[in-house]
Amino acid sequence: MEKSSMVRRSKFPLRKIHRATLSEIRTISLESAGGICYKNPVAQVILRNAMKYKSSFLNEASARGFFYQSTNLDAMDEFLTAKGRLGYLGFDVTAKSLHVGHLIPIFLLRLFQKHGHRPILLMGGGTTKIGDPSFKSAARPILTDEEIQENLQGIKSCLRPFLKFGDGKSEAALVNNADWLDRLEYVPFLREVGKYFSINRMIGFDSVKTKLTENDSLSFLEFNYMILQAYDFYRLWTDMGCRIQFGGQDQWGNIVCGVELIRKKAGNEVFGFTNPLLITSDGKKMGKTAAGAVWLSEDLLPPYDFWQYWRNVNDADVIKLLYLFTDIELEEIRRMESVQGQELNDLKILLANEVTAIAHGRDSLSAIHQTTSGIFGVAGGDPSSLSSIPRYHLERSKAEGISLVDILVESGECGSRGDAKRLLRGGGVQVNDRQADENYRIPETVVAGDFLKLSCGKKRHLLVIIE
RNA sequence: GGAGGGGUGGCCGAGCGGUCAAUGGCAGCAGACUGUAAAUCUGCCGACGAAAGUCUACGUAAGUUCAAAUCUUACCCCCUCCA
Repeated sequence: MEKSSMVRRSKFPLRKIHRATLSEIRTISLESAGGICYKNPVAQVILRNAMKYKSSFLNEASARGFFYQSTNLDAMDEFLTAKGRLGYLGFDVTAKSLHVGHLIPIFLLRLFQKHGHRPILLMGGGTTKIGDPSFKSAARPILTDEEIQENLQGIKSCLRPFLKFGDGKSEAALVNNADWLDRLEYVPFLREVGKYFSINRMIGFDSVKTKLTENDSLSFLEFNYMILQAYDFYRLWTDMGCRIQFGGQDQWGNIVCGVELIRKKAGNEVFGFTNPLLITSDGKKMGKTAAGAVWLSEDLLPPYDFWQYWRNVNDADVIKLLYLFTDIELEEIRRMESVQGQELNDLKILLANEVTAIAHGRDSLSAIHQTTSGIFGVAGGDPSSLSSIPRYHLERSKAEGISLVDILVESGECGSRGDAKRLLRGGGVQVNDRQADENYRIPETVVAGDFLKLSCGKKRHLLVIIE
């Protein structure tokens, strides 16, 4: 099945699809998305080499793997040959930080800016009150205004390292759709905008269809999300002259709605551009780990852990991620593609360094490197270099006779005493790189100022400081 | 409003009076092997307890029973069909 779709694709070049006129817009199924962009080497080549555009932005965006599908590609390409174009991307404000899953569109906008265009970041202060139902199995919880405000601030600060904000021609702008959505009046809105939407068409969108066929409920509230997102595009076009909307491939239906609304209502052509969803080579959504999402905010995830996330990506993903999330030149990455086996570790370090430098500043790297070599380098490395791992302070007087179980629980490394005991019994705990058991007691010889390196498995570490 | 189906541990999904802290799968944790990768294999995977064991859990609340996730009743929520 994989194979046949591969053949079919190559006979039916992607360009054809993208060249389709608006009325012929068609979605590519979700399964084939992974195929086209990552798993299928033939398609990968098509994406990287076969596409040559007039605009430098599209050339680089597609070469790096940001391009999934678009409306009228030729016209958009032509449009982008001039500098200073506006393109927007909407964010839900359901959490107070963005995570690694948001990085594709963020880096896409970064590229947009690099090529002299102006990214607009649309905060969904209004639409978050509704919740995007696309492909989601459960309805979003409805947030209060205060929560939304708080999230909005958090997201803003997440974005700052990636883009240059300001009023210049290619400087990013930030807008909030609550500014217009909150003021909408129902009947006038229905008359001016609602009449352009066909329910027949809307229920045909994959995003809606999956909800309907899987017997999930789709409330009228959620159903309207699409219409409001389309209206956002309309507003940004009339108010600012924005003619491109970016988004993940799951946003395709919503984006097309906006493109169509503007065409029907104003007779003008605007463009939609989607990026592929980021799937790791083992088929998981990027950015989800045991501990939860890989947050961009330093408050939720220390730069050290952020770095480690990239350091530990799958072999098969390294090159792809270098293209997407670093500023390293295309040619240079192309030369790295042949690297195999253990040497990939060097590329992972390069990847981790570059992404972390962008997200947290290059200054953050030296402490991370010190800690890393302290933990993973020569055994018995100087623990004072372990500046980036969590600390647990223990008074000398209490140190006597305290069990590891207590330390593990109190420091938060383990969720319960049982959890800590299981870990110990499984041989997963080391003190100063030596396996410890349940009977371990802190040696009587320790004095204030000493420290112990407590490890849970190979990757979770805690510095116990005696005071 | 009527008829039917359903709500089980992070998720999926068995169980349908005692042998159920609840089969199985996924996810997760640890160990082995490695390269801080993947794959594979092994162990663990509610809380407390050194252990025996105790407690808390199968939508909520009452009840029947020596005994309930399993039966009864009421309520809440979800889905389907009809009006």
